[in-house]
Amino acid sequence: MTETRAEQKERTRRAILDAALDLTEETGLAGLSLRGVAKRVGIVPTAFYRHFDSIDALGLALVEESLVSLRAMLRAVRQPDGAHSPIGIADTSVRVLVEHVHAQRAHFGFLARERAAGPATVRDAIRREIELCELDLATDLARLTDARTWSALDLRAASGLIVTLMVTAAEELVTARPDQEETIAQTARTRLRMVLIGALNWRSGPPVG
Amino acid sequence: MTETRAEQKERTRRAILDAALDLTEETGLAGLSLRGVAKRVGIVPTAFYRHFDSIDALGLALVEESLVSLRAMLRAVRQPDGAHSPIGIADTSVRVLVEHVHAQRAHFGFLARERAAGPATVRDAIRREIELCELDLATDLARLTDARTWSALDLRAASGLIVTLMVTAAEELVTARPDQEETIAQTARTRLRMVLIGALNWRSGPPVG
DNA sequence: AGTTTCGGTGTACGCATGTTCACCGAATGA
DNA sequence: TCATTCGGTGAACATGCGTACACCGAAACT
Repeated sequence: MTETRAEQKERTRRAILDAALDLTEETGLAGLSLRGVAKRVGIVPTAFYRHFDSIDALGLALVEESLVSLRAMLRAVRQPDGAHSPIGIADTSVRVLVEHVHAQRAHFGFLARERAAGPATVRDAIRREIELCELDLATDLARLTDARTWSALDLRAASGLIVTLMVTAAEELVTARPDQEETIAQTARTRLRMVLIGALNWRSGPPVG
Repeated sequence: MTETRAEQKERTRRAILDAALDLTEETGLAGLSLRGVAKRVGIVPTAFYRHFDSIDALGLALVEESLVSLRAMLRAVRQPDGAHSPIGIADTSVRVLVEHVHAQRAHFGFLARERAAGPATVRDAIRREIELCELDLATDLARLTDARTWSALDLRAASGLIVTLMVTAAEELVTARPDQEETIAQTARTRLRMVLIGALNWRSGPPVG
């Protein structure tokens, strides 16, 4: 015997999750059908219940493992690694983003779709996670800026701007063909640099009005 | 008689479209059900066919009238009106955006959701419209910038950044409670100013590395 | 006044959905 | 070797779906 029963079971469970992620791409989480994933996996519909209690439980599992991928990326982005100039941090952040989205494309695609159009509870869970990221970034920025020219609202505006930029880059990456990845990364780097230049000159550069 | 038959018919048609926009908020366009719409409107399911050929025709109508609202807003944003400084243009652009999203909240909510998670054809139609907007903005920017320091890719990066910022503001507006509108508008203005400052100092300001 | 138009009704059909139940057969443990 | 566990099977259910059809009654037209 080359495969124990537990391994086989785990393989089927994984196949169900992958099939569901795949199908969700076209129908959304709400339109996911038990019979559809069963057919795709190659099992009879009822066999599904050997792995999940219900269709909702499947959805919950998808949300959870996608959020795990998201958190893993955020952790990696915040990992300091040598270069410490703003531009250096920006470039490595974009690189880490691209790598993670590439490696877990299905998860990030799922998050992008359900963030905007998923069931209310899912939508809120994803948005909460991203908002936490904005808050973290705002506190990071607070340490790097002058409190006399940076109000709390300014900090929130800047961190939200950067996070939005990153989320957009991720959405573009999951939508695009592989050969467009480099262009998207390049564009994201340029955007991030523009925003950083704007932030560094915030109320300290020449008048712009 | 206080209401002609044609008026009554138009009223029912409008009620169907409004009910559909409402229901779509929770289920997405793909999850829209004829019977659900009929129940909400207060007619029997089959009466629906006096107004639309099929459920798909309803979806098409929703997409079309939402895109009309989007184009109306874009036209209004590009309407020159007095103040011509970058900051002035930015502020009035945000104001126009807020007004239009407020007046057609259902349409912009629909566009935000279906852009990310709708059927492929709908998704593509909405994205094409937004990309056209980016291209227009890029040509506008081209006239305002120095070709020696601004490459074509830089122009695309900047216009995409601004459009993303506006789309995000619109998404926040349709999600938020009415009393949060002013805060969101304020934040959007700040973000737009930051980006403009970044753009104005692009490769002409002090070194930032 | 008589006829036509037409928005709304009620019934019916075929199909897909989530979930349940009793059952089978092979891997597992004693 | 025998008993048990358990992933997968097939039939059945109630429900919801989109759509077609014949029909009704009042507004609209002649």
